[in-house]
Amino acid sequence: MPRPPLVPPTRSTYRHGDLRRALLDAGLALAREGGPDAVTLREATRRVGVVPNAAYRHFANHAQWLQAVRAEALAAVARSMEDELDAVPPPGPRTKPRGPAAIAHARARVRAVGRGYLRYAWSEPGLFRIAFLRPGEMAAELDNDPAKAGRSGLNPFQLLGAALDGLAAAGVLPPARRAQAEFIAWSAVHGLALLVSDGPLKGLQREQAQALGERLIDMVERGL
Amino acid sequence: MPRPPLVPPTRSTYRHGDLRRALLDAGLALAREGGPDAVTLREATRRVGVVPNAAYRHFANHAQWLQAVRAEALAAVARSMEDELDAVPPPGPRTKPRGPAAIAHARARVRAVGRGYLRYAWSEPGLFRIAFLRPGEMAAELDNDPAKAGRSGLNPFQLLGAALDGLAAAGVLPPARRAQAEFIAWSAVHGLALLVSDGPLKGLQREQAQALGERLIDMVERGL
DNA sequence: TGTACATCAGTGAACGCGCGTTCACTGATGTAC
DNA sequence: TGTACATCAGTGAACGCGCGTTCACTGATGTAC
Repeated sequence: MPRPPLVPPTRSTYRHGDLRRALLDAGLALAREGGPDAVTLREATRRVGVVPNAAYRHFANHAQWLQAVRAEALAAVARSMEDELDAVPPPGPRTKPRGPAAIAHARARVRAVGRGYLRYAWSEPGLFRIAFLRPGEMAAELDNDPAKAGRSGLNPFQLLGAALDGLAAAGVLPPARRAQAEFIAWSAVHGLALLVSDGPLKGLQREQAQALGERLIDMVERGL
Repeated sequence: MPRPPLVPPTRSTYRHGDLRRALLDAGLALAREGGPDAVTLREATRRVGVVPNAAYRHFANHAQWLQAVRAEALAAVARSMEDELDAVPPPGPRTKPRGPAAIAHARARVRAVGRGYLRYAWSEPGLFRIAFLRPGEMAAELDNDPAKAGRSGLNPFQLLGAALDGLAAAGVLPPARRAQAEFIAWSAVHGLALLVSDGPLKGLQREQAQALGERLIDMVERGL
């Protein structure tokens, strides 16, 4: 495939300005378009209009750059989840902590978390895949790196945990079942995210996929 | 990393004998050891002790070879599921079609299917990953290619479908919920398979992973 | 049963590609006096 | 306010690597007579 005619490196200044930022953006764009394999330093520098080795002023090597790109993708997942959480109407001021309204609210938050995750996976499959790349380089998904967090300062895994805590606080999720519940819930939603975004269910209509998503979330809620 | 000292191509005959088969085996070995990225034609021919282009007598190109390797990996998944199915005690000869024993049996079969899938994903993560490779090349997971099937002639997806049919026949799964149920169940199990085999839960002890697996399958059964 | 010949599986050499990465450099920027 | 100089971001050229793939070849096998 012939390389598309690139915009020539239109840059009046010798210095770039913010090459680091530009390389991260280029990395995200590459992931969006072609998934993890497309995220190469050479193509990123090409797009930014800079010589390949210029990247080494800002990143020690390819792996470190990739890591930074992944962190941003992960933060975007978190933001998508937060968007859904924000759409959940807050509980009334006098809601009893374990009353039906509190329970409904906690449930709605868990659903929102799952929905936000799925929404991101389907609207940005390439970025989603790079966010959850194979773990040779992944090490800890669960650390506290702020680069992986959304507006709330929590990363996707922590957002799920918080939602489940809410369910436990409302008395719906008995403590014995609370333990490790994030792994169970995460698994279910993650699987569907992959099958539809990048797997055998790729062809599915958006609507059908969403319906499947709601059914799956139902199952998680009921089954947890 | 220096290439390990390969066994020199010990081959007395000029012809190889069954190069096609040997290349498939080498591909499977490469996937087992290094996952999808490690599955290269050059390394496979190197291992088999043959010149790189010899492969082109048996496969049109890299993609076609990879496809064949994937089909075999998929068949191995199916066999793992069948192994678990075989371990389910058959129902007594006079079991009523919708009686409690039939229900228990149908349930056990669904569980076995999930367990076999998880077992394979954890014992052979590299092969599992290549079996469910990204779908640019994947096209139809759900086709009837016998190369993807196990002893029963069914591929993993079809095995799951059959188990769910059994659940429906026993009257546990109402028809409205039977539709698309394979996607829901598959998602849940697939997600856990990935998270534990190759994802952030990789570090988990085998025992803990199995316990999670059982909990997840519980959830699916209850939630479907 | 023996020989001529067609078939075809594997060889040998080479190609072009894109990648990550290193080296010595040069031009722009900002700071000290 | 002006100049000398250190800093450092980007340049230019090149490296070695492993990959898939092509080409013309040669040696072994099996079939027709």
